[in-house]
Amino acid sequence: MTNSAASASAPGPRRSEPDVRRQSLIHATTRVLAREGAAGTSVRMIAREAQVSPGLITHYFTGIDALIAAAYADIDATVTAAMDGALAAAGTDPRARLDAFVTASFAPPIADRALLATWIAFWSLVTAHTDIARQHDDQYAAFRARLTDLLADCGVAPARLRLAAIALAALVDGLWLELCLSPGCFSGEEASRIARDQIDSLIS
Amino acid sequence: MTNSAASASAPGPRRSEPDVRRQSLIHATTRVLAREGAAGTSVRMIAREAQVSPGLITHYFTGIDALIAAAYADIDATVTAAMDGALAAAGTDPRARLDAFVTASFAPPIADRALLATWIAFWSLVTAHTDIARQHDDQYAAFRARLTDLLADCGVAPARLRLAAIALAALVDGLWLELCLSPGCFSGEEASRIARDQIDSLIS
DNA sequence: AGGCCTGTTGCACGAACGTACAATAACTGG
DNA sequence: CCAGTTATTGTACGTTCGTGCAACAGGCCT
Repeated sequence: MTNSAASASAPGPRRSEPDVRRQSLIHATTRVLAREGAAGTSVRMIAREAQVSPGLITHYFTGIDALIAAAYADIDATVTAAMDGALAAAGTDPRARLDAFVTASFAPPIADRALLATWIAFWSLVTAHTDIARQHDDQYAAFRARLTDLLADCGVAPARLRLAAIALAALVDGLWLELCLSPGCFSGEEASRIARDQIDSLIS
Repeated sequence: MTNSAASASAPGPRRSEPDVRRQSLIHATTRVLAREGAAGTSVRMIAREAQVSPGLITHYFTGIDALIAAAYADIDATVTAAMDGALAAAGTDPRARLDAFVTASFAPPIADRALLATWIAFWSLVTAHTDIARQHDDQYAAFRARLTDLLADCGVAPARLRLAAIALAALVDGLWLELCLSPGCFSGEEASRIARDQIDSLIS
């Protein structure tokens, strides 16, 4: 990390590498979304959070919708990276890999309120913008494709593979959603157990 | 229905029963949310959709957040009513009632884009408003309680009942969400089949 | 050291926002 | 038929929105 925003106490404007600044704007967006919700998220709010001028956002993104889409893509990359890490740590046993997948889904950094807020803000754009809708379709298809591979390795019959992946994706998504939305209802461990039970019945 | 909005061609303002007008404002809200998305939904837009003056919304609701919350409660009532109808038509066999429940979840009027848009708009308020968060908790608890009863009638052991209800609720929610967001990915019939398969493994 | 490049600021602009409020018009009861 | 009630309108206000743009300033190269 080249420059730390908090460590610099200089009053004047600080120049950053374009990629670094761009990333800091994306992270500021997810923070504002988590704190204020989608309704309270604006260019000015994000700029204040990132401690930059509002005009800078226009300089990096064509509009606030593009910024939210970038934040969504960034979070998707974070989730994917966390998944890869969990799978790598799980070794080579197919069933262990599948268990690691669902366990990681209900633990930090994936089960996180800030992620959910960004997700919801993105969903709220799907209805109006067709390009956003396609981005969602693509990313969700990638999510299901990953599940399909894991299930195939566990010996699920090809004929049942498609619906099995849809089922597991829906269960994980539904559990993840409620876990973030109503944290007091059930725990991440309980969610993992539910998902593992369903996997048992899917691969039998 | 006392007065039909479409049949009257009179240019002047038309007075309505308060309850009727209130309901028409709520329905206009869901229509705008479905068409424009949460970002494009404003007091003026809703008023134009309902063919009334913007000031009237303030007269019936304390603010636009209250209106969205009312729209969410209204949709929840619609869903509950559709569920009751499906359950009544299913007869008394416990398993048939459970099947009717999931089948109804993935067919009109429940599997509907307008419902999803309202749902998402409501979710986007959960983060910022604690009273909205409690309304969500209450309504989702009622949803799970209904599932708990249906599962108990099917002979699910009391010890497993709580997690079974959470699991089925999450699966139905996840399937319903993706069915509305990406209609081309899988069909309502496939979603029903997935849910029935999971019920099979839950009650065994 | 000085000049170019560009990241960055700060503001200005028009539009749209949510809400308040007095005036108006449509029903109701006498 | 008239007065009272209230649903409804229309508008005005202050705020905030997203964006465009000219000026400023920090970093690199020669």
